[in-house]
Amino acid sequence: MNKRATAKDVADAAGVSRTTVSFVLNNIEGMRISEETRQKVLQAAEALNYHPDASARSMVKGKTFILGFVIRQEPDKAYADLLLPEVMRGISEVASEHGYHMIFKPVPPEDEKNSLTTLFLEHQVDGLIVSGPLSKDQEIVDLFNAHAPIILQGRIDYPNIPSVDINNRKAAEKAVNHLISLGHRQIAFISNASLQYSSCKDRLSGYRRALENAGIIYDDALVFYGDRTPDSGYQAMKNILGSSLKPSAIFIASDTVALGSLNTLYQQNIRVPEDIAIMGFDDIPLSKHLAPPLSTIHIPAYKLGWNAANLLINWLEQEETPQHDCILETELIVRESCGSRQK
Amino acid sequence: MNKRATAKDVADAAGVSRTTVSFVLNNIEGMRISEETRQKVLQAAEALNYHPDASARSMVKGKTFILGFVIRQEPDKAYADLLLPEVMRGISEVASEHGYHMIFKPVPPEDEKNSLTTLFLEHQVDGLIVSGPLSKDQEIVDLFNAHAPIILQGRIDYPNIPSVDINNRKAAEKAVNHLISLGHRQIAFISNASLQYSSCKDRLSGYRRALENAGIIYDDALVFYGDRTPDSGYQAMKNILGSSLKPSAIFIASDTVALGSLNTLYQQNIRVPEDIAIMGFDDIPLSKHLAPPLSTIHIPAYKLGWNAANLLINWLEQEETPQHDCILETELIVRESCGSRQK
DNA sequence: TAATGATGCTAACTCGTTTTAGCAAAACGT
DNA sequence: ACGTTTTGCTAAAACGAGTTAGCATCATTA
Repeated sequence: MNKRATAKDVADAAGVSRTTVSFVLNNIEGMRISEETRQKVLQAAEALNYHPDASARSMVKGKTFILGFVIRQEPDKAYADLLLPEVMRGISEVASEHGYHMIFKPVPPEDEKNSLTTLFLEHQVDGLIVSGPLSKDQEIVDLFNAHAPIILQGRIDYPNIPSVDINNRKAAEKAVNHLISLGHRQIAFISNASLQYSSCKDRLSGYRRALENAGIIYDDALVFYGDRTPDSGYQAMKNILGSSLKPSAIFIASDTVALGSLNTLYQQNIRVPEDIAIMGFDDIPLSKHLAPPLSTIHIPAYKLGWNAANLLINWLEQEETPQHDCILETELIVRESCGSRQK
Repeated sequence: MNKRATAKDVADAAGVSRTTVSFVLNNIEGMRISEETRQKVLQAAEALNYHPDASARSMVKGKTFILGFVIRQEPDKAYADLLLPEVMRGISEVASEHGYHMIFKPVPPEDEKNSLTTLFLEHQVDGLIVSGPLSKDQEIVDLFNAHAPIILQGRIDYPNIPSVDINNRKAAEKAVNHLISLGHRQIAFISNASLQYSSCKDRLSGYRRALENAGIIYDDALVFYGDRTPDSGYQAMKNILGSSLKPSAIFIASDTVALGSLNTLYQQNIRVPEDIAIMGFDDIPLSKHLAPPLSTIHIPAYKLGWNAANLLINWLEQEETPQHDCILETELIVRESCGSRQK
C-alpha cells in the first residue's frame, strides 16, 4: 500500500478544505455544499480510493464501533461448545447490520490479567456481551457499576445487569418431566459444567424439582459432572456404568457433553433408547443427525445472540440502560433417544 | 464510568508532564526517570485506574493491534463448519500472546460491499487471515498487490500470496487409497462444498487420482455435492441411495457433511460399516464420538490457525513478507466407519 | 573557576478525523 | 444604496496518546 489516502489528500485533489470533504462524505445535514463541489469531492475520494481511518474516527467520536463477545471459559472449552457458533452468528449479524465489528475472546474467570476490564477500559470495545458468567463474578459486577455497557448472556447473582437468557431451571424440569412421563424413575444427571456457573446450578435445580414433584427422592449419587466437552461426557458415562447404579435414563445438560456419553454407550454395546434413555439439552445443530437422533431441549441460540446484540447496540446508541431482562422460550424436542417415538 | 482517566489526569495527579507519564508507563529505554518520579507516576496511574486509550494509541502508532479473521463463506455455512472453532482457537491464542485482538467476520465471495477491502483500507485491522478462498478471488489478489498483509488459509490460483494449508489432494488420495485397500472399487464422493473453492477441487482431484492409480474408472455419476452443512450431507446421501448406483463405500470430504449422511443411513437402517463404508475428512473434534466413530483424515486445525497467526504477526512486526508457504501434514485416522478395524 | 557532561524532565509536534464557530460573497429586502 | 439574510465554504480546536528535540539543573573534569 503506497500509503492510504487521507482526507487531506482528497481535499487537495478536489481543491477544497478537509472540512468540506468531511461534510460531503458524511452527508452532514444543514451544511450547504453546492452540487458541483460535492461531485468534485466524491470523484476525488473515489479516485484515491479513500476510506476514513477507523482509529482517527474512533478517537474523535469516542466510539470504537466494536463489540466484545466474551466467553467466561477456558479457550479449549469455549471453542468446544457447539452451541457457541450459533450465538456468535446472531451477534455478528446484528453487529454487521449496524456497522459494528465483533471481537471474540474467551476470558476464563480466573484470568489474572483482568482482560475483561482491560478490554473495556482501554476502549477496545464500546460494550460487552458476556456469555456464561459465574454465579458470583465480581469483575462483571464492578464493570457494570462503573457504567460499562454490558449484556449478560446468562444469569448472575446480582440484580439489574441486563441479560438475555433462557429459564434454565424450567427447561431442565421440562426435560426431566419428559423422562418421568415415559416411566423412568431412576434418572441420572450429567451436568454441562461446574456448579460455579449459574446455568449449571439452575439446570441441576430443575432436575431436582422435577424429581421431587414426581415424588422421586433426589439422590446425590446420581449426579455427575461434565465440563462442556464431549470427552467429559465420555468419562462421566464411564463412571456411571462403572458404578453400582443402574439408571434407566440419563439427563445430560448439554448435547455437546452427551455426544461423548453416547460414544461410551456405543462402545459398550448399550442400545439407546432400548437399554437406556438419553435426554440432552441445547439442541445443537447436529443433534438431529446423531444416531440415534437426540431428544433435547431447544435453545434459541441464534436469537439469544441476536437479542443480546440488539440490546447492547441500542444501549450504545440511545445511551439508556435496558430496563428488562430478556428471557427466551425453550422447547422440548422429542426425537428418538428417549424411546418415546413409535417407530 | 465517570469518564475514563487520561494520561493528562495521571500527569496532573503525579505532578509531572504527560511526556513523563508516557515514558514511565511504556518503560522507554534511554529515558532517565528518577525512581521517585517513576513511583509517583505508577501510583497515580494505579489510583486512577488508568488504561491508555486504544484508538489514540492506534492512531499515533499506525497500528490497530487487531487481526481480521475472515471466512469466505455465507455466515450460516461459516458457522456450521465444525472445524472452524479449532482454527479460531489457534489464531486467537497466538494473537493474545502478542497483544493482538481478533475480529471475526464471514465475508461471502459475492459480497457487494467489498467488506474485505474495507476492513483493511479503513484500517480496522493490521492484517488479514482469509480462510477458504475461492480458486479465483480477485479481491484477495488486489489486496495482496496493494501490499496488504494477508495470509491465506487455503490456496488460490495466484502465486506468491503466503498461505498456510494442507495438501488437500494428497490427503484425499490417502483417504481413498484406504478404501481401495479394503477392497472397495465402487466408491462415491460427496464434496465438502462447491468446486469454486480450491480445497474442494483438490479433494476431488485426489479422489480421482487414487481411483485412476488403482485402475478404477472415474465416473462423474458417483460425484455428489455438499455445502459444508450436515443438511447437505443428509440430502446428498438420500440422492445416492435413491439412485441406481450401489457404491460399497463413500468418501465424504467433510466430517461435518458426513454427519448428515450418517443420519440418512441410520434412518434407512443401513449399517455402517457392514452395509456401506464411510470415510470422512477433517477429523472434527467429535468424529471420534460418532456412532460409529468416523474414519477420517486428520487436519491439524489448531496448528493451521496457529501458524497463520504467527506468520501474520511476524509479517506485521518485522515488516517483511513471509517467503514460504506453510504446508502441514495430514494423517489417516482409522476408526470404525470403514470396517477396517477388527472388533 | 569555567567548560563539559550527565541527569531528569517537558514543550510541542504528530497521527487523521469530526465538529464548532465564523468569514466572505452573493442574494435579497426596503 | 444600505442593511440583512442566505449560501458556500474554511480555520482551528478538539480527541488521547507517542515521540522528538531541547532545556534546566547538578555533578564532574580541566
